[in-house]
Amino acid sequence: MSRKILVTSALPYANGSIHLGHLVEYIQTDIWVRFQKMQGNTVHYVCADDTHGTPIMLRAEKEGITPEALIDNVHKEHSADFADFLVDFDNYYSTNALENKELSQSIYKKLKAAGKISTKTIEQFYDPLKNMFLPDRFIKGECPKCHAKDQYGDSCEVCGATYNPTELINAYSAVSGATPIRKETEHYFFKLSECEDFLKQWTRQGSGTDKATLQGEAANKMGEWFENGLNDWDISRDAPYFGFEIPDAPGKYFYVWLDAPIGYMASFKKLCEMKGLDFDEYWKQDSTTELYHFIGKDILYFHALFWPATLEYSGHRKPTKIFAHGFLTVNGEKMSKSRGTFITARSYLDHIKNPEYLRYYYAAKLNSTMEDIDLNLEDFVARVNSDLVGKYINIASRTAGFINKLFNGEITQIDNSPVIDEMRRVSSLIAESYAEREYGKALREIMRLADLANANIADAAPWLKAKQDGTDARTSLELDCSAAMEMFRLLTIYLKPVLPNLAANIETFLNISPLTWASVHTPLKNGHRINNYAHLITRIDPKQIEAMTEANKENLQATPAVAQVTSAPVSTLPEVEYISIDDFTKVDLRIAKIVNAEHVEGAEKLLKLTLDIGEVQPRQVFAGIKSAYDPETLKGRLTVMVANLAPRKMKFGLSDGMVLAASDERGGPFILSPDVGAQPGMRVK
RNA sequence: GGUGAUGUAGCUCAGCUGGUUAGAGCACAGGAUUCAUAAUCCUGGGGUCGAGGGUUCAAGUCCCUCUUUCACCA
Repeated sequence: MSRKILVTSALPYANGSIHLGHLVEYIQTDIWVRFQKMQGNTVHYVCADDTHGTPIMLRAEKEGITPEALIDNVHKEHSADFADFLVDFDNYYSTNALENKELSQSIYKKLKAAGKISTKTIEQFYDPLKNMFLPDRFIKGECPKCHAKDQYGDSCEVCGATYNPTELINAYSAVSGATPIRKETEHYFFKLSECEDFLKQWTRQGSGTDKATLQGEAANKMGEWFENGLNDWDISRDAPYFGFEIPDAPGKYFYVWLDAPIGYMASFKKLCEMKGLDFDEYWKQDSTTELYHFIGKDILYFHALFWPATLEYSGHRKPTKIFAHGFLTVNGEKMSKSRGTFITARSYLDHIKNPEYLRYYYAAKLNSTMEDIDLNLEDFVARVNSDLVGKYINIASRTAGFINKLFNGEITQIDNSPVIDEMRRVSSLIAESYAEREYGKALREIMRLADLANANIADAAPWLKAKQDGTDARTSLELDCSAAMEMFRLLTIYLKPVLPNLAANIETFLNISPLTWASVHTPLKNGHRINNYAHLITRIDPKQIEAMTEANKENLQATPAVAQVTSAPVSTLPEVEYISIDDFTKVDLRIAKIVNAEHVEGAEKLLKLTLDIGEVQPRQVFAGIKSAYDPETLKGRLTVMVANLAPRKMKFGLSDGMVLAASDERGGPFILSPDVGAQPGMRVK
């Protein structure tokens, strides 16, 4: 029976770009959703921008636009980022939507009717110039412990001390610079203290079984909070505030964290309108559908306490489970702007292009715990290149040619391959790992299978059979390669949740309809015709990583560095003799692929290069770069050559062109590299 | 400071309720192979499992102390 499942990822705040840290969660969720859909379950995956609060309001003001315009821009940016990372929401909405306003207000009214709302007069910091109350983050001053200047109101970034804003020395408003004053105001509270019994029960529900609402570690964390006792939750903020006004409370707005999770419902409500689904079936008290929230461990508090309590006392169903994950570190450390490891989604796409590499790497690292995961950039390159290109894609790459060339692209169905049997046998094991969010475990198993496939091919040695005569060898070759295709197909099923685009390309190559999990049992049949094999993915060049981190390095000395450059006197350059554009175009510069590089016997400085610039015959060029380059490292690289230099006969042979390289007394020679995307034969102009 | 998690080969990680000489991938070394984008296959070196103490016939696995890193403290 098909399950009905509603899945959410946490709502990203509409105050900044999506970065690689955010993507851990969206990729984790998307893989799970795609997996569940492949299982034949009915799954709805919704999310939205979290758009309310003081930071949004102030930023919009700073940019001279309305908050609505700001969140609209950000929504477009976020949507594009997610789409490009193949995060396939069924609806990506905004918390600043009519549905959310109505739901927030109606839930509030129900909480009030249930007696869970109270009011209390509290004292808060107030900016007398801006005429607004200030969140702690917007109060700065001197740290009371170490006396570092300009620290935030909650903690010191220098010594790590935590304190109250009242303890700051010479506090000032980060908004206007004014000295904040203390001012009384009435706030609305959700009486969380009265929800303790319910929450204790809910957070421990099914504890230790596969029905547990929370992971074990998360439940422990809850226990800690219960020990401290639950305080009532302040859910109101005073105008001016960008958000929803509280019914019958003029000038009072819902705190952003009240309407944010309700945004899950609102996004789904919109989806229901679009698709004709039954909203209440998913949210009513006794719903039999499943509801899962993927979140970061930092917002467990909101999702495991406030949110279920809010749902409970407003007459809704509670989440089936909360899935919390850890944070991302890059190269073992917190993401850092100065190290260039604070990488935005867009920057990754600009440099690495292929989102599926990151999806694969994250999947390889993800498990069901709240442990942090590390993006080690060297490991990332090694792992993706080796696992995806070297192992997995290689299976098709090394065998498809035979089928196309020798057998007209036709497959023979394989019924008696131990390797294929093994691959089918572990299907449920892999499925279980995906379902439990043990993606690392799933991928380890899948790569084990890929190893089996390659060993199997090595054992069969089809390239030997291709050279033999006779029908026996031919038949055997056909079976070997068909088996390899079936193995490749099975691996593609298993990897599809992680690599949806690649899987779609492979479906086209194999000429089959979209794979589901059930496709495990429908092998390629006799006479099935596959298409010609074309390269499916390329390796990552470590240089792309380098370029990416360089581009993300926030140069802390940016201003002086720029000043130095601009102040460098141009007159120190030698008197130039200008050439016309026509003179320049006489030089035919081409992107060249170094297909071969080797030492030249008897030559002290030269390497012999074979360069592909898209011509029928590759060029032979001698280059004086032996002192700086090992020929092995040059092979496969792209560089730039002068293609129309008159051929010159040298002692060691004809040199048909010239490779460009830079050098002076500071070092060299350094050959040139084009940016990613350049192809052999492209003209440089 | 308190609490929760974490520390296993150069790198990234597996090691279930304690049970044979601690595993994998990558990297490295040697060999094989040339179908494949130098990819693949075989073999090998490499770890006092953060440190110390304890329980046990037996501990990476349980307990205590210390320590590393991360997070949370509303």
